[in-house]
This record gives sequence, C-alpha cells and structure tokens, in this order.
Amino acid sequence: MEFMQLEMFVAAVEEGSVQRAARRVRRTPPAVSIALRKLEGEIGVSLFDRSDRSKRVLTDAGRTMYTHATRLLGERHTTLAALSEMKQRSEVES
Amino acid sequence: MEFMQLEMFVAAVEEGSVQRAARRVRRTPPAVSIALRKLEGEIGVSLFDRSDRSKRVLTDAGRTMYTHATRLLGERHTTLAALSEMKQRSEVES
DNA sequence: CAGTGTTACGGTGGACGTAACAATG
DNA sequence: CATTGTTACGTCCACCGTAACACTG
Repeated sequence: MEFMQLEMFVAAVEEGSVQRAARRVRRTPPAVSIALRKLEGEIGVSLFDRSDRSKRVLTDAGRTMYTHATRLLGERHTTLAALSEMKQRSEVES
Repeated sequence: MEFMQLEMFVAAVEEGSVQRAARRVRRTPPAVSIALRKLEGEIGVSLFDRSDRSKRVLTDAGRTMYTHATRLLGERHTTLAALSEMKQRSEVES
C-alpha cells in the first residue's frame, strides 16, 4: 500500500472515472486501472463493485479504504507542510 | 515521501544505527543510507545532525518528522488491519 | 460508433545489493 | 584493526506509456 495507490484510489472515487482520475494524478488510464487492481490484490479484497459495469460503486471495504486513505493523504500533506515551514525558518535563520 | 522511507527513518532513529535499521527493514546499510539522504533532499532539510560523527542525534526537523512518521505508519497499520478484518468476514460470509 | 475501461507489451528510471573505501575508537 | 557509514557501480524489475482490444449506450 503506497501513497500513489491511495491518491489514485481517492481520485477514482471522487472523480467517478478512471480517465479523470488519471488526469488528476498525472498518469494514463491504464496506469490507474492496473494500480487499482494491484491495490485490491495486495489487501485481498475488492474495493469497487464491478458486478454491474454501469455502476461505479464502492464496496464496504472500499468505503473503509476511502476514509482511511483520505486521512493518510491529509496527514502526509500536514507533515510536508510542517517540514516546509521549518525549512523556511531555517533558511531565514530567524 | 514514501512509506518505506518513513520506515527506514523511524528504524534508524529507534535503533540508533544504520546497520540495525537496515536489518529491521530487510535492506542493506547502503540502501538505508542512500534512502535517508534522498528523503532529506526531498523535504529540503536535514533530519540528523551530522556535525559530530559520534553523535547520532536528530535535528528539530528530525524530531518533527519522527512524530509524524510514527503516526503515519501507525495509521497505515490500522488501515491494513481494518481491511484484513473485513476480508476475514467476507471469506466466512458471515 | 463514440467513449471508457482493460489487456498486451516493450522501454526505462530507480531502488537494491556487492564491493570497495573512509572514518572512528 | 574491527566496526560502521558512505560512495561506486552494475543489475534488475516495477511502473509507465503507447497501442490494440472489449464493452456499453
């Protein structure tokens, strides 16, 4: 489970489309499609309900993953922001 | 900033040694040494105070990173555990 | 047949290990 | 000189993009 996989998953959920998700994360649709499959394989449970093609709906596990994924990505952002600020301060030597 | 980098960093801090950190994350010392340098390069600030070789001490940024890194790794673990449990339930079809 | 998702496949950048080197006690 | 960290370097593979295919409205 890597950050890029989580970004791709969250993008796919929020955009409701592999194509738009791919644009958001600066990848091509095949890259996203394959990465999502790999993620599902790693955790051993499907995240999307692919029974019906027209419906792009999450499974229970998918909803759980979405909650955790957004939190993880948010905290990474917080972490980078905190360090970025420390960098600023150190550069000014204040 | 990737999970493996965070694992390596936390291991290096807690083990107080690149060698033991490498063992913990199942890598060789060069892999860890280089990965830590790369992490520092990405965030633009040094995490260890390398002024004195004998002392393996964290900078302010290093301590901040350690706090955030342990939280991120902990939440990844929580996420995987939650999904693993959902997998169990689905397998039993309860 | 237009639009979207998936499979096939070749190329490539990056992470790793081995080996050699540097530094410290 | 034993131990630990770092640099050098070659290998390998995981990810990506292009192209082709499958499915749906």
